[in-house]
Amino acid sequence: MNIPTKYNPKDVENKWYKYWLENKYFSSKPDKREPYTIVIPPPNVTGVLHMGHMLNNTIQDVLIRRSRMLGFNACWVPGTDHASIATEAKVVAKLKEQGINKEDLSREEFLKHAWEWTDKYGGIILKQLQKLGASCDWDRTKFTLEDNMSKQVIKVFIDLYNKGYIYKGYRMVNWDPEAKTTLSDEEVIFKERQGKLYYINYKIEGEENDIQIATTRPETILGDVAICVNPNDERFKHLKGKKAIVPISNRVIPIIEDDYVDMEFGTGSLKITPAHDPNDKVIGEKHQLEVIDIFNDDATLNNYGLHYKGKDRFVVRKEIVKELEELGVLVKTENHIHKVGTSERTKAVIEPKISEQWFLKMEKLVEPAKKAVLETKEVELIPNKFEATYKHWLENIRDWNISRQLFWGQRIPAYYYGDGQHDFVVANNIEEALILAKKKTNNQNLKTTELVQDNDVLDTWFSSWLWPISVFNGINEPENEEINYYYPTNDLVTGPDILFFWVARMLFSGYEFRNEKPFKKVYLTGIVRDKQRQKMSKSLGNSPDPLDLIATYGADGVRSGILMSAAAGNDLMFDEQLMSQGRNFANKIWNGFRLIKSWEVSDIIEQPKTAKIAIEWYKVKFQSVLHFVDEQFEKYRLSDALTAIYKLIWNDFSSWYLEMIKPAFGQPIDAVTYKETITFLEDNIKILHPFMPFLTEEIWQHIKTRTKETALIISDYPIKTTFDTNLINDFDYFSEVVTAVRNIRKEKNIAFKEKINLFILKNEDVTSNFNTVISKLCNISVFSTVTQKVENAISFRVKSNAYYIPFSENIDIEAEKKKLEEELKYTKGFLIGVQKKLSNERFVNNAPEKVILIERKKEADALVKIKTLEESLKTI
RNA sequence: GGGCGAUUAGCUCAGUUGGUUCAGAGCACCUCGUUUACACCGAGGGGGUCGGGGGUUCGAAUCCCUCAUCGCCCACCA
Repeated sequence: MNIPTKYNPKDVENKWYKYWLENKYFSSKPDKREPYTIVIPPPNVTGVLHMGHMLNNTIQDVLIRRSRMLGFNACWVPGTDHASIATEAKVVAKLKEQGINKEDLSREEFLKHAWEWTDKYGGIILKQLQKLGASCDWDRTKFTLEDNMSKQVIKVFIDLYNKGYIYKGYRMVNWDPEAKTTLSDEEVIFKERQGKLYYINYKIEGEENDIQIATTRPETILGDVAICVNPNDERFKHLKGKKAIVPISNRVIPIIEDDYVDMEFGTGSLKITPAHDPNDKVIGEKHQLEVIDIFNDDATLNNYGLHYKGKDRFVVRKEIVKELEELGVLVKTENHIHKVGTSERTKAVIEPKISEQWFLKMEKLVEPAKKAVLETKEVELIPNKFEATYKHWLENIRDWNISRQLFWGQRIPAYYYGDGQHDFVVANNIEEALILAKKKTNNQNLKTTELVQDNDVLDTWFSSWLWPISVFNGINEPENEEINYYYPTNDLVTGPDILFFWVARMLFSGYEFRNEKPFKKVYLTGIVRDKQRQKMSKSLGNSPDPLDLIATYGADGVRSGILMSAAAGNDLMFDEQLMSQGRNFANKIWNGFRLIKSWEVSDIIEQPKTAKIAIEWYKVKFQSVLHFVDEQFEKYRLSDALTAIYKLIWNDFSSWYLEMIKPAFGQPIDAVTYKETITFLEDNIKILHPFMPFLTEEIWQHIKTRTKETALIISDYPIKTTFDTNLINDFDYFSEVVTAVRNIRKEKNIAFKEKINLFILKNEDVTSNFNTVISKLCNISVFSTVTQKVENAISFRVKSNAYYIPFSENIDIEAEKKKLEEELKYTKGFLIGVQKKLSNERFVNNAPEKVILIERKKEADALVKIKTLEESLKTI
């Protein structure tokens, strides 16, 4: 047999992935079986694999592979997201490098570049997932901007518009001056920044005294339209009805009163700039103030900026402070920490801006989604600690701004006629729009050339919120076989950072368009962090390249390494050591397999007792772990499941079982034991396969005759049976004896090769099932029972039984005595503790029977042990 | 500012209804080891007043209160 001593993943992984693909094991079609479905959280089409994806997709693959083996029709739908703002930003940057400005391109020209970019880099990430072993049904790969998907998005838009859920409105929105588009509230990340609070004096018309205001944004004074004070503020009573003069622009603005103003903060008087602050806008509307927008789309100042026109807002802030200082109206400057909204994608500081946008009313959409998670629990969040956040968000949700001033995305299907701004119809295409417009205007002469489509595209999430439905074409054909079979899907695996962006919205759309949840369970993974607890990200440069890791440790090593410490919802501290642990584990299994394969099998020799008991025990042990693993999967505790399998294979199977049945060097193994051992090996790699698919399929290759129908990937998962736990307890006793003997060998420097004798003095009855195994593993020539203490022997105790190893050479009597005395002292102390408890009346009266019995047993055991120890000491 | 969660061995984390196996696992560490699958290994070992303080209870890592530290989510205080 020519099997290398080290498992070499490189040789193996490509081979098996190709084999799986060729045999279509990943593909799924509706059939009589029960489906098990996962839709992938579609990664950004031009993205590359990072550690978060690794974790996420490994979990999905484990769930899918296990379900496949359990007999479900497993379907994992892959795909990518067009990620409008992120991708568009990348394309814009790329074009800029080539000296092309987006502004100089028409929509069509820009989209041509964007598609070229997408075709070139798109889907790289999916290829990377294949390296990881992801068993997606690749024939189903979808892209959120492909025609059929877009068609469904538009259909949904029209539907919601006709239902009255979508409206166009002037609102204060989050403006990203870099991407020059609006963002939804969820795309704004508030960051704490050290800023300054500027105290500025405004002159009051016809008065000597000034009024002082405090602001963090002095550049916006050019857009001031009022000064506001609290009506209850005595300090400003005399200013009622007066007017103030804005420094620099010298505009005259009213002093108004509103109890919104906090008398305690700053100076107690507030300047009102409705165009650039959401609160000011509210006050402005209430008091019917004019709106002065001082910014261009890129956040440079416009005509209202006077001599600052064309300069950036942050430049102006510095310069205007200087000018105010020179004018002598800047009273003081204080440091001030405040939160600044930034763009999730471009990181630019968000500018609140009033503009006309499309909105989706959330009120009604939210209800079934709220109920499903919080009341009926038909959708479960795992871990459920996220329910509280979910609830809070839903209860405070505002209408969703769904329009984006971008090209890369589904263009809003609104067609304007008339003045091209106010009157519009919403339709699938321009032809349908024309029909509607004719009807609406009563003008049969209207032509398509007179219709102008809205320039905005839809928020990316407005397409991905349909994902679990649209990948099965469920919007276009709501009754098709696929959607009816696969929907609702089973598990969704994703990060908590997109709980609102995506998960909640899929619930909205699921109930709205299918009247049914999109998935049953949501497994929220943690965030992958480095050892300094920083989030791993490309921008920080602290993320290793997953493909490098796979090359170094093998896909199986990386998969199991990353899962080893990944409890649901808990952040994961990435440590490359885990990867090497995974690789070592693969190698351990490999060598166990090598050992078994190296044996010559004999039909003639009889099965030794040691092997017989080892087999009985391992069957039970395996079952107990199988049950445990099942329970862990039910609770989505994948890392506990994997750890249990790890320990089973490494400790129980390799260190104990194989050692117990191993024939003497050069000797053959009996056929019965061999056959059982192969079965155990098969079962081991079956339960391991979802975690380490490549290695296990490779080993399977060597122990099974392979046909298309008998690949490990589609084999049956081991079946649970009842089992006798007594044998496990017996084993624990046995292993304690073995460990004790090994200990003594080590202490006394007795080489393993040197045979020894072992005598047991029984104080309580224990199993003798494992006696032959003890002899084998401890290299014992005589193992028998005695009725009294053995002289000239080293002793140890397991439970209350004493064991003796006669030692021909000089025994260190003093050391032996000391050891016994220490053990005695400890046991006596233990006894006192137990007796104290038992003599406490309140304990005896209150504690349950079971607990008292346990304590009594402890007492009895300790008494016997003390007696044994004392006798040994007497005769020493 | 509001809410949620965490704090257990050097590190990463389990610990379900308070009571057996409750003080655990893996890794790391230390000692020994060329026994014949594997040094990506084997055998053995040390290591924690369960964040601090208080309380409830016969009994608390577990329940309650409080303080501290950290993390996350949400929120328009200029």
